[in-house]
Amino acid sequence: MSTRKYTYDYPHPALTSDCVVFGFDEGELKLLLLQRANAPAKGSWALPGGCVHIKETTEAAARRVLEEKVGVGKIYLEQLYTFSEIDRDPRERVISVAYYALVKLADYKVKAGRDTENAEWFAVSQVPKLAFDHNHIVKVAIARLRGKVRYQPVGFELLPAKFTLTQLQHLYEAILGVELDKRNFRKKILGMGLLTGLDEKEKNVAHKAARFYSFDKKTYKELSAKGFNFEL
Amino acid sequence: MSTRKYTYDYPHPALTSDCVVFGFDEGELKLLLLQRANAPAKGSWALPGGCVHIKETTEAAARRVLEEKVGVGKIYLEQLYTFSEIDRDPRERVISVAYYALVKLADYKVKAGRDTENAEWFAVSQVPKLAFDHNHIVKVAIARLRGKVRYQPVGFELLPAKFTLTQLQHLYEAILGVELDKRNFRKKILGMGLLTGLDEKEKNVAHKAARFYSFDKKTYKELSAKGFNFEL
DNA sequence: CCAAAAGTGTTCACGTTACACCCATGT
DNA sequence: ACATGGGTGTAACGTGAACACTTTTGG
Repeated sequence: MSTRKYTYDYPHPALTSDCVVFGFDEGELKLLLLQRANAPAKGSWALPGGCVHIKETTEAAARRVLEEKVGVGKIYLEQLYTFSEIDRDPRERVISVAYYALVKLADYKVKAGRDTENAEWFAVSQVPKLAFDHNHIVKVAIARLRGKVRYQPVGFELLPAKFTLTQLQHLYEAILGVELDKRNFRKKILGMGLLTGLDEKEKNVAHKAARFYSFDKKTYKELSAKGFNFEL
Repeated sequence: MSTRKYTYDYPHPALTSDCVVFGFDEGELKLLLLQRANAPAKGSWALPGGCVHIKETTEAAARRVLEEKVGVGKIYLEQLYTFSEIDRDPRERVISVAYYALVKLADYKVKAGRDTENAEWFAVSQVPKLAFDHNHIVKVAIARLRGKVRYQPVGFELLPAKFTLTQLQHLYEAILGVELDKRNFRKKILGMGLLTGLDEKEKNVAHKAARFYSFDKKTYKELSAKGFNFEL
């Protein structure tokens, strides 16, 4: 046990980190689920998660879990919320500090599921019944992502380094659940000056090849230091 | 100890709830601090907080702490962030699920400090050096409140049930740290149709008496169910 | 009558929205 | 040649910003 001193000598709840891992593929927002190999809820789908070690921050635990179970490292990760309902885990009192991650799905498509647990990407509209309170966590994560994406340039974390404006627009449409006007979208996003047009185009498409762009993170940091606010 | 079964048989970090309690008074945004009566950091100012009991959610713990130490009940409370840096408490590993509270300061002014600990309201611009990582928590809370106040009608939680438009404007100015135009502010806030003008005015003021208004929560809920979004 | 804050409209600039056609490429 | 998505500009509209004077009240 940990050393118990001073005022904190009473039973502590267990602590875990669970992750909602978002990806974007085929015009759909997806998230990564694992099929549980052990009791409880053996066989049902659940969020990747694991216990927080005694010498580890909750974020470090989340990153470790993602590397161990999913094989993704160095990704965008942000704390979502801490879930502490008494009966959220049937075994004992377990509090979960949930994170959400944004991954460039194309990069990780192959690696997922390397562990003993079965891994699969589900469209957010087709998430099955999950173990514990994980459906609730997913709901909170989606709501958060919806809010975030409108005033922070996090969408780019879900796309490859080089992307077309149509891909970007579809991403926003999938997350926000609305249709956007092509010309207005381009005007606005290009007007911010955060995208660098590349001298490279799509290949092997049965229509006019679209230009690739990349997100200019450096410029964004400079601008936001000067009070610039990304929006929609 | 709690029953340890299945996979979670390892030392658990201790868990506390800390609260950043905001109030508004004399045109300033304030927060409530307690002077610690015990080691560690005895004598220094800190956020109200305490341990999460084994049969209690973190939010329930926060509410309990606020009632016990500050004597405030039934207030606006929202989870802020979970702080889990390894060395944030010198005693042992303690993870804190922080909340922020908004109180109608006028109602609680007298009660604060009823416990053995010394309690005081500090203007956010004059917060002293606090115990543990509490200065950091306060920073995060202020940033969150700034963001929240612009697109959710939480400002009303800081004002009495009846308030003048000037009070409301000063509140926004204090939180956002900007000056607002009186006419534009009134136009916008009244245009939302969320304020009910009362047949009551200020008394004993050495100038034209201002009309009181109240926030119409019911209408707000109806409108936001229909897709209305409060903004600025 | 003076000081102090309440209350009230209009104009102008800018940003948002709505909208349709031609172009490049692979089959 | 045709199907598919890429790429582009303008006009109407509405929202946000700037701005000054009269009114009420207590001292």
